[in-house]
Amino acid sequence: MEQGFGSDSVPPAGPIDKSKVLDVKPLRCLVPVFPSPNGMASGTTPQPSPFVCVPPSGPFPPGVSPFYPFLSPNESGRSAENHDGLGFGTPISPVPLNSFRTPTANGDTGPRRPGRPRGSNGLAAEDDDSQNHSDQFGSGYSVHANDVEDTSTGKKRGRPRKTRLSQSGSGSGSGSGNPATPPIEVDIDPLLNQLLASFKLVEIDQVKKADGDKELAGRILLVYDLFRRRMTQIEERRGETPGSARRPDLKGANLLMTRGARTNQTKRVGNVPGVEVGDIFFFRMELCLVGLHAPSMAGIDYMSVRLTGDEEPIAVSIVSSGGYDDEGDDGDVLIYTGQGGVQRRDGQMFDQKLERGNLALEKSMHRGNEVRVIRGVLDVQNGGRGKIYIYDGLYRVQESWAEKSKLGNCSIFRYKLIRVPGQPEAFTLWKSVQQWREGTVTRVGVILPDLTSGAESQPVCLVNDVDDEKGPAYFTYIPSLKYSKPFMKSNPSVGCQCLGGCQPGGTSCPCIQKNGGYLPFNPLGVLMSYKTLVHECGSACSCPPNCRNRISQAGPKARVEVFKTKNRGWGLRSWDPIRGGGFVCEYAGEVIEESRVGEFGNDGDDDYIFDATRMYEPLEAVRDYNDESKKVPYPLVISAKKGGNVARFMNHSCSPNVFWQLVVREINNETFYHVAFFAIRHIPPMQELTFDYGMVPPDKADRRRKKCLCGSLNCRGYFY
DNA sequence: GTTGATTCAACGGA
DNA sequence: CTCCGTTGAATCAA
Repeated sequence: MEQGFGSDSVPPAGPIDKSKVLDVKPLRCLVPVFPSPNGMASGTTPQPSPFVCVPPSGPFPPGVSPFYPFLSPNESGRSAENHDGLGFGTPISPVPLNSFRTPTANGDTGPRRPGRPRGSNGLAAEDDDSQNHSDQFGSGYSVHANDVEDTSTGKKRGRPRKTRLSQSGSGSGSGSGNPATPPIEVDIDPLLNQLLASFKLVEIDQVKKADGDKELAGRILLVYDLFRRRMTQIEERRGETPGSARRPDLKGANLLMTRGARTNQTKRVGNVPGVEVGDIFFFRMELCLVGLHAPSMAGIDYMSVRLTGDEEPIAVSIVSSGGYDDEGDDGDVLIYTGQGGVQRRDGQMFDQKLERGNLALEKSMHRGNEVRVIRGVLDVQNGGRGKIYIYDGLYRVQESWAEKSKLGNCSIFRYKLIRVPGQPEAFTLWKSVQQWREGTVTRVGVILPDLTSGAESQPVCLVNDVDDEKGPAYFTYIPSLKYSKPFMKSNPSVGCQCLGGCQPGGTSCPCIQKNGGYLPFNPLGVLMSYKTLVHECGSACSCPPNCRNRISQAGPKARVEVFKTKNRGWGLRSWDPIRGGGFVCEYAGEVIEESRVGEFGNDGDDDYIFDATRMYEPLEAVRDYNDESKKVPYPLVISAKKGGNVARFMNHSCSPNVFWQLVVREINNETFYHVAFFAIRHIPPMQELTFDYGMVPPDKADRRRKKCLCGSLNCRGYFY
């Protein structure tokens, strides 16, 4: 098998003798074992290194026992909140939702999702709104947002709201290339209901709504992101948008908020429970949902406080994102411009007034209270369109003054804010990454500038700023999955003719049809929703390599690096921020035939196994609720011990930030399955990337296992 | 309670 | 690629 990797192999000699540098005991998710009197390490061979690979397969200490939260009905209800920060421990109804309506106008036969018996959608009938939707033709979403709960009366009113995406009735608008697109009416309410129910966000009690925690904030942000992505995908499929902008970001957040799926609603000075310094956001509404910054557009958030009888406003948070001419490149200092002074309509300018946010900042300066600062930066991966918001922690207003604006010569207020010392790095880290990329500063601990030897389109740094270890054990870098033989011959299937790349709304594109009528990815490479199987374009397709339906075959999009962790061997992290659903990499390696799985996974000494047959809860939690096909675990087992890509360095965590998705591609009429990793949530730069290695079935629980060091509150205690 | 004004969005299109 | 116009939603203040 080794020969198969020859062409890609790292040469044993070079400027650096990698065969020596890399010839170190592999340390992937290892247990640090120190000499101990209680004999915990008695079964292991003594090693000169303090770190050795120990499968703690022996008898467990008292109190530690294996548990399978999603297999044991007795246990499953004990405390859903305890499982993991994202509620993946929550059992999910396997019943998917039929949220589609049959085309209502013209009676034409538009694109339909294959494999779906029409007319037998008993599921939709379970929904009380399955009737009387014919009047909902209009422009875009029809939101019937009725009250969720009137807190004063405590009773609910009205029927459940209906929210639809419906194509406008403009029959003339057939300018795009899909004239046959029928009216698509999608009721997204069931989708939202399902999401809210799955993540236990249906009835958030008033206490939690007022003051949250990390676990709740994480669930809310996750549901928002999943819902928003799905709405975007549905929106896209509608084809042309007759009105102009649709705003799934606003609509989605509004729906969550009116249903009470929000937290930290009470304004406060200082940090907000559940949001950590360095956390990133991609929409202003995300800041609202978790109570970090309440206004949907305004830059200054403030509240009234009573000070010796008088009530006065003080600022609690500000967003600095380029709307005004701020100066904040110094890192820990920010010169912030007051609000107002420009007429948004016509751009006319006038003097700013000492009122609202400006007055609040002034008062905050005198009072000396902490002010949260969110810094917005342009999303370079998105071509400068869109912004990323970084929570940069607490600042204090040091001084303020008025000056004349460059444009219009109007009076504006300025506030100098100083960052409170002792907080984790956030915005300055972004600046450091930028300098690494430019090469203007040298990083400490760099062992190799590119461990892939050019095999990937971007270099992958190997760094150790923790100890003296010079690198992981020798392996061959291969960027993709190697099959010794194809898993199956498929019937020749048609490729697409999308010369410019597959585009949403292209009803004639067979690749879109294979994916249930939707393109699975957005232009940024974001997986719009988890699916049992994603069909990417293959060799029979006419689309170019940068087609948006070829995401996982294009290699990592973010610039990742392999680094030495403090206590878990080598790990993987990214210089770039990765948004929720964003593609990370595929799992490269050697496909292990089923008959040989045992020798690798069970008795063998292979720490680099990926096993799709294990049980993975996160996949259920983020799955596509419209995907009605049965989830059939594909028996794909991969070893990356001898050869692999960056994915082999991803550690296990019981609260992971990455999940995997099965992807299929057809090359020369042969079917190949791949495993692609995507971000569960937004991941700030330099945060370790982890996924859940999965649970082995109880009958195979005698596999060797390792003590888990993920450190999450919901840690299972071990992994395989 | 309602309404209007204010506001460092987020798009798509030109 | 930058500019421009359109459509927005939370909150506050009246």
